[in-house]
Amino acid sequence: MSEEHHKLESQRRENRGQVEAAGLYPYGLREDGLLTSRQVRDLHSDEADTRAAELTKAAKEGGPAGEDPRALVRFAGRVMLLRDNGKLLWLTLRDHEGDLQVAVSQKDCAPEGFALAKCTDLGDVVIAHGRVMKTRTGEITVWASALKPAAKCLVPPPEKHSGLQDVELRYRQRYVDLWANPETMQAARLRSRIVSRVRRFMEERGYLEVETPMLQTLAGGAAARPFVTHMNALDIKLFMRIAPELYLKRLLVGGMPRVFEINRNFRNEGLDKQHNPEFTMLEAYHAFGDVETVMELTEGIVRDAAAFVAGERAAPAGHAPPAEVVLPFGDLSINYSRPFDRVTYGQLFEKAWGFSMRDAQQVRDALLRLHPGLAARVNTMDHWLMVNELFEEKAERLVDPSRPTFITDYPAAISPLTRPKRDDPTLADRADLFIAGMEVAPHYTELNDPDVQEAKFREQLQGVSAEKNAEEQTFRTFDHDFVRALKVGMPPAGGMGLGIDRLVMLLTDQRTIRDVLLFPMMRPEV
RNA sequence: GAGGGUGUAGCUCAGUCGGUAGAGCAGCGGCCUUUUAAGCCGUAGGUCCGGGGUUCGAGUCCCCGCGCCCUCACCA
Repeated sequence: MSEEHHKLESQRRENRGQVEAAGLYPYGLREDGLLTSRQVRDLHSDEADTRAAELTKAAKEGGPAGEDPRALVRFAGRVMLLRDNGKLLWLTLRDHEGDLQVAVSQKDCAPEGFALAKCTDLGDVVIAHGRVMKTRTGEITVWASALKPAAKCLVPPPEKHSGLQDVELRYRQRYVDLWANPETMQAARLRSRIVSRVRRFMEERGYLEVETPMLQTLAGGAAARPFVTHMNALDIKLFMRIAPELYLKRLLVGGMPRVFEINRNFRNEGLDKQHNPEFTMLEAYHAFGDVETVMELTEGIVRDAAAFVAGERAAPAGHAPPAEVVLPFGDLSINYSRPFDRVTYGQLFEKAWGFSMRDAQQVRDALLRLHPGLAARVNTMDHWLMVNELFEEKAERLVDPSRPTFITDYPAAISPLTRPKRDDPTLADRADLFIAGMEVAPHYTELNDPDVQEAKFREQLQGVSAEKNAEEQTFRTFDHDFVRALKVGMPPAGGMGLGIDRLVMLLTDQRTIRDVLLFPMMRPEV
């Protein structure tokens, strides 16, 4: 079974044989009562060290042997550094919280433990039992009375000073990156705690967390290309969901007043710094609310999460928390304490182009100047499509990236699934939150008139068949059950979707989505 | 999709004008009971991403391909 191994691996296999030869099982056994490196550090006491020294001295002079006052601990970690002085070995072990030194001396450690230390390789996981003390040079150290194997590392570890630098290897072998580069572990833990914090924020405001299908017979709720799969038992085509929206709304129909889901969506599209094919979204619906209700919700979530991260950073205890929460993102300093800016789509448009988005003639002329090639089509093109073209060209960029900003009052024509404003049906009750140029969260007053919804579905289908894309036709389907649900009656509601990955990027100053995902999508290895 | 960068030992990286493939760390053999990237002595380690070309000679120059990173575009 064993083929040829790399030389360095073979040597490690031989060392594993030596562990067995010492009568130990290289892959370890259950160990209760383990402390983390931080807990061990906290248990150290200078006073205990002093008393221990006095006891030793007294014992030498023939006095009674007292109980060692220093804490006795069990600690497990991966061997990061190993200094072999012959009869005394120094091991630097690392766990998820940090590094801790362990000393294994021939005199004080059980013989199997000393033998183990002698054949340990960098990267092995070991368990140390011992007293917490401080060395002459002031380093908190576990002076081992026993050392046990927990796992053999057969693979040569990364270079000990620089860690694992190769970006591709870091993503592909996250299991190495996590222990070789402590920042990676920190980032992963911070993400987890941010998500947990967001969850608690929602729950405290009466939102019920639910889980809705990820395998769907129709991939609705957003305009995106889905992943297609097949279910054997029923012999049907299934789609990975692109959004949970239509299911969450069904729950409002059923009478749930406030619901949210934090989970994965799948979109069969390109990869870049802001897009991974599977990504995590918080989607929330608030019955008897509207777009304003959920804008306030998002602002609260983002501010709370930012304050949490800022608090984590201002680690030194005793310092008063800063009056304002300001977090860096690249060159930007983003202030999350101030009320988020608001600007209407129309205002931004006018600021960018110098005329109203309702001025059909000027819109057409400007678009022609921008894209002369469109001359033939410009007379038949929808006015609002042209407006949006111009908007994306110049207006979006006018938003100050360092100020979280809601863009409100989008044209209804480009927001097909949103309820038009009561006082101006050409505008939609929709607002998008932008931070640092990233679209972080859209907000809507949800459509709940079944007849309008049905018409929109139909319109969308026609829009697709009008284009030549036959493939799209196969997954843009009319969701009859959703219309049926609306016929039963869905209360008016506000809904929003917050990109969790992007939120974490912003709060943790990571420029690429891959650095906030533990296992980003990668091309398969050859 | 276009442009730029990059690929050398297990890891991190040098490699000049085209002239025998290098360092540090890790490894291996020794010595060492207070080290801190431990130290000292000795030693081994290469498909220079792949293929083709130019040349007496290619890690280096040229062409094709592949992976990864960055920028832009597209898609949403």
